[in-house]
Amino acid sequence: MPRGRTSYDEWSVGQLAERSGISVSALHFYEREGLISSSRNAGNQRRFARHTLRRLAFIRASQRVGIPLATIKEALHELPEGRTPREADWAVLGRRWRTVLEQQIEQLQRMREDLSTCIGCGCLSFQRCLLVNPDDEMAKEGPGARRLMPGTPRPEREPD
Amino acid sequence: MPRGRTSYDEWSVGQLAERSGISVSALHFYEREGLISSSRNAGNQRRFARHTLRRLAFIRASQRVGIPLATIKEALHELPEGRTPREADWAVLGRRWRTVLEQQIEQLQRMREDLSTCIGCGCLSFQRCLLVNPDDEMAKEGPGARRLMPGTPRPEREPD
DNA sequence: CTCACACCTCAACTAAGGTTGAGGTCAAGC
DNA sequence: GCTTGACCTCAACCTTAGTTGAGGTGTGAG
Repeated sequence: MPRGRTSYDEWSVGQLAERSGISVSALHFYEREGLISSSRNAGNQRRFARHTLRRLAFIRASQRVGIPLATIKEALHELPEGRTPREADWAVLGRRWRTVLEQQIEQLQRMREDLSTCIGCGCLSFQRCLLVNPDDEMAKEGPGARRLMPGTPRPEREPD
Repeated sequence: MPRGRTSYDEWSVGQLAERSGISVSALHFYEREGLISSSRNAGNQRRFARHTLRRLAFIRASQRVGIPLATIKEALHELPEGRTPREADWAVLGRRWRTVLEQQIEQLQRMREDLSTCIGCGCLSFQRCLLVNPDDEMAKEGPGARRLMPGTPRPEREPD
């Protein structure tokens, strides 16, 4: 039983949930987070424009690529404000995700190599293992490993 | 200034943090979670066996592969209890992670393909997009896609 | 008119992987 | 003998991506 007050171009949150397969609570959440928007009818109920479905498709697809919502939001805010986005607008974002995906693939492939010469052989060396010690600060200050992780500036004396 | 009470084989949590680059709070956390263990000295301070460093190397390397701590913990519990693990013991686990990595790479490569024919071209179609609609329930009961996500039961019409 | 169901808001809870802070102990150095 | 620094515990907080529940409103059908 459609609640009847919705037209071809205005969907209730329940209808949008039904059509997108995304839960009502997630749609509320996406609106709160600024990924989608809605107007309200006389009874304060949300009414979504039909093109919202396309945004949701983009959100879901992006999440599957591993993009965090905050980044998806930024990308969506690059879409034109005044008009409904065209295929070309979406394609720009799609190419960006493709680049991200390719970098991820390359990183995993490098890790697969590292794994072969690291845990794979059982050595698990702090000096040599690229997985454990990506920076490879090996042998800089006498014997013993220094750091496991990249980007940590100093031994972080933990002022505990 | 090493606090002096530690021997070659027994490290304080601070020394372990220093050598591994893992924060003291994370080491506490790993111990609480059962990934590493320690004994205590007379003053109730933790003393870690030297081989703990190797477990930490394994933990860090596994995390970089994307394995959750709970799974890493299970793997660590498969190591022999009585003796210090040998290279061969670690290698067994390493081969398992390699399989995981390869599956991840394959999945990302599939997604890259899907992206090319989906957002990449700008269509973002709920009917055709494998990223948006991985199950592809397309054309089962008349025109239109059914669901965005897997596992949700009812079909729906798709006027976009 | 009443029922039921869709909708509303707001707060609290979930999971993972920790971090931060309060309050207290222990041992070394001056 | 006091201070300092490393250590201890426990509880609360952080982020991400939402879910769950309480309590209240709206609306179409019978």
